[in-house]
Amino acid sequence: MDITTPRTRRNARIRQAIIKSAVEIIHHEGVAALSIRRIADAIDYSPASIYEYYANKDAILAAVCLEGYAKLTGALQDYPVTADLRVATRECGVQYVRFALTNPDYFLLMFSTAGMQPNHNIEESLEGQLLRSPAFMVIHRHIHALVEAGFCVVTPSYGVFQIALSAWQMVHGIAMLALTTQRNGPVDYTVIRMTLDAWQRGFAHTVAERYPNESNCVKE
Amino acid sequence: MDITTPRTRRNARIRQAIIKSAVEIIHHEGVAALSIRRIADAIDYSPASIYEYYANKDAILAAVCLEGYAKLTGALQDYPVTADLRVATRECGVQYVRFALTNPDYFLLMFSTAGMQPNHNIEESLEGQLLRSPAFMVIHRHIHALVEAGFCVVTPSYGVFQIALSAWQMVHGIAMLALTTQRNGPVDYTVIRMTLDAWQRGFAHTVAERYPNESNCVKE
DNA sequence: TATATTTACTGAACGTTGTTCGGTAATTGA
DNA sequence: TCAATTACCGAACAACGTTCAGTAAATATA
Repeated sequence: MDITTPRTRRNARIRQAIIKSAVEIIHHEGVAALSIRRIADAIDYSPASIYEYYANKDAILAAVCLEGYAKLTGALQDYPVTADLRVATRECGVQYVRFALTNPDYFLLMFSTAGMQPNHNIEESLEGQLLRSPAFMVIHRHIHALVEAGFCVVTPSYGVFQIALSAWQMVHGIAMLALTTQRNGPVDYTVIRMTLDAWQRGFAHTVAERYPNESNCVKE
Repeated sequence: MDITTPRTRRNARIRQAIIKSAVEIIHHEGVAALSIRRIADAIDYSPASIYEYYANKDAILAAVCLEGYAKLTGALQDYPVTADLRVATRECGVQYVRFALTNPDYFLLMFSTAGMQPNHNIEESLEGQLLRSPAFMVIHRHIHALVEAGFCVVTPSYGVFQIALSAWQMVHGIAMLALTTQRNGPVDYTVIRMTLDAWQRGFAHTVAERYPNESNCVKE
């Protein structure tokens, strides 16, 4: 039996139209200008009808974010294969920052509100969730290749996953600060590349607890 | 002539009460629960009266953020003087993350909305603005000490300011991702310390353009 | 001290928001 | 063809930020 009945297809098309117009409103007028009535206007429906397709506004925003994660994943891979693995990894990070600066409202929506991350299964482990996140896996594969090639050194307590998470944290910090505190200033990609090179250099040797005597001097 | 007339003092006290109740509402019920009417209720005024003291809600949020920056600055310095400059710098970063995790709604308000940063003079240079930011200067002084002691190497194009900015970006990324995507997961400060140690190691040697031939292979 | 003027404060209202609900039109399955 | 389900809408609700005319209080002036 075919699940794609005419009704189902129509339903999917309208749901898609809702998300599409939401994305356009956010892109052209910012996330603050997005409202149910605005979307309803754009797709020639009444505001009440929107609730036939999405439970509430948050559900729409969550769907918009899902599209954003897919776009981000694509952007991270939008770089030609390079001989030097370190350059490829670094340029992946540059792409992350570039995506954020190209879609500021989009990016801030995805990573500002605490309530709309994909797969927020409170039970599953963080590692398991991230390893099923396509965007994170792009980073993860880069780090894995670096480790394989000997450019990164892993330890039992700090493996590929931790290094990949650290890479994400680094580029995410660059992107977020550029969009908020430093939103007016110019963005120098040369400086960003130097920063990412320095980051890589930090993982070129063993990640050990360098100062074991003072490592736990502050109680958690 | 004394500017603190009774009227002025009363005015300041009420302004302070508005901000105080706003902070409490945010802390206990989240930033979404904050409204003018809610504040007015808390301090026994009518909603309209609030506008006698603050132009609008954004002005109140900006004032709340200003307090947040001061608290953050204090938190960054809340660590005993240590013999090892590298430990001191790292623990300053740990304090940054700890502040974010202790005051999640506060921190997200300060660094999520693009519109409420202090001193957002669109004319002044980014460096000039940051060098007048007390919180950033705490980081800056740590990096300066590291450079003086020879633990960090600067170059003409990547000086103390750039390294300090990179440090901020690193801890900011850790904090933001912990508050959004990884908000459900546990936070391991040992892993964070290893990450910050690796970051420091990256700046222990000259920050040069390691791959000059491929550095500009993507057009900006 | 009595009066004029500025300030402090409020109730009521406006426009907008997300959301719900009863009722009607359209589509579907028998 | 007809009953049942679905799609859609108008109207309304509560809550929001904000404004404004009007009143009470505090201050400055005489």
